[in-house]
Amino acid sequence: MARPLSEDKRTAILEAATEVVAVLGVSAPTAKIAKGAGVAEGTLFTYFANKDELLNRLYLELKMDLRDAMMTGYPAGKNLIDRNRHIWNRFIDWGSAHPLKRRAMRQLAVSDRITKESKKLVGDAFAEFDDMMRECAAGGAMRRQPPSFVSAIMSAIADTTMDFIAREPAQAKRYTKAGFDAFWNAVAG
Amino acid sequence: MARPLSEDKRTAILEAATEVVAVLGVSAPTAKIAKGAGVAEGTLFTYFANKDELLNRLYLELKMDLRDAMMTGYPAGKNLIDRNRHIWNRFIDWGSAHPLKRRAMRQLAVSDRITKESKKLVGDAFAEFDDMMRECAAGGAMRRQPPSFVSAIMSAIADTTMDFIAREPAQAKRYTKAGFDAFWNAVAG
DNA sequence: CTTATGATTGAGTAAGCACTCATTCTTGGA
DNA sequence: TCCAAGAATGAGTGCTTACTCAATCATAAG
Repeated sequence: MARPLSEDKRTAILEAATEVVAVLGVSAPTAKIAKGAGVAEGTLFTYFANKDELLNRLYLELKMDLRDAMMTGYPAGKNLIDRNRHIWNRFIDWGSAHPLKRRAMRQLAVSDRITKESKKLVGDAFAEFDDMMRECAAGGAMRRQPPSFVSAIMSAIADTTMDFIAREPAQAKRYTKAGFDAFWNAVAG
Repeated sequence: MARPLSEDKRTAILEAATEVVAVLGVSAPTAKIAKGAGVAEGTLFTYFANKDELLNRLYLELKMDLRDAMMTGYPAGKNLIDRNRHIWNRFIDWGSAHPLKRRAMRQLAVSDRITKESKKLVGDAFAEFDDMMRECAAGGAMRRQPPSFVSAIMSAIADTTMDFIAREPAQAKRYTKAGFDAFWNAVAG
């Protein structure tokens, strides 16, 4: 009966937040986010109750975006190393293609404004990767460690790899391969 | 001819800053840091020209503290893997023993307030580790990667290991060993 | 077309921030 | 003992911030 909320505005706000948070950190002013999204400052607060809710939503959206990117084209039928290589390549490609998303995600991850609930939701969404890691580690040195430890190590090595690719884009191919080898040796070796 | 600056106050400010930054991030108010150090707010600014200088100094002190911890008792005469295990164990022990220092360091590392100069100073101070990594990687899959990449991977795996130890202190021994194995397989394997 | 609903706006508000500065101590040297 | 230099203090200052709200405008239902 009244003007409906616009999904476009909502995503515009989240996209603007990605950029501003990537550059200025979580202390980025809501005024700049609103301006970046092309809406008035008050509008931001009709889509998100407060800044914390916006940051938590953004964190979730970014993580889900990454998750989807990692899963598109997943070669379910192939063998273990090929499936892992696929996940790895998608991960690295996503980070290289979206440096601002990655920066924003990092800022959010270390801030104290992301709730335990948000982190749990993300953990659940990535649970299937833990299963894959269990399989990877089954015969290697990580045999007796929890899968979450193994996948955290994968993330850590991937993050490092993306940092180096960001600094030396010309070496992207080489670092992508070297990072995967490091991961594979660490986990399955 | 006047009251001298007190080294005790300077370190008290840095220690208070460690705690407050660890908990509140780099946006921690100088008022709280001063209060934690037991000095007036104005005093903080006679020891550090402004907040950015304080944060950069803190970053340097924390990194040097870590560096010293990693090097104490270094077994220069022993073989490669034992020397690396020593470094690794010292690294993990330092992180486990000083969770606030680690948290503060992380907050500072991802903030945009640490200058390129500070990061370069740290890089230089850790240069000897890169030499060690060159040696480690000489025969492994990382043979053709820059030593800084190898040592960044070590840092990343160590960080992950410390995160898990912080969550499950009872498993510290197991994670410390598993983390080292992962690193050694990744780099030298 | 009319109208009730509620989305949109941006100036306004109160709180919080880094940093200042007049004043009050402490100190080492004469 | 006395004094000049300058460290220590904390209320004050100007700026930034998250969030509000009265007014305006766009929409869907009748």
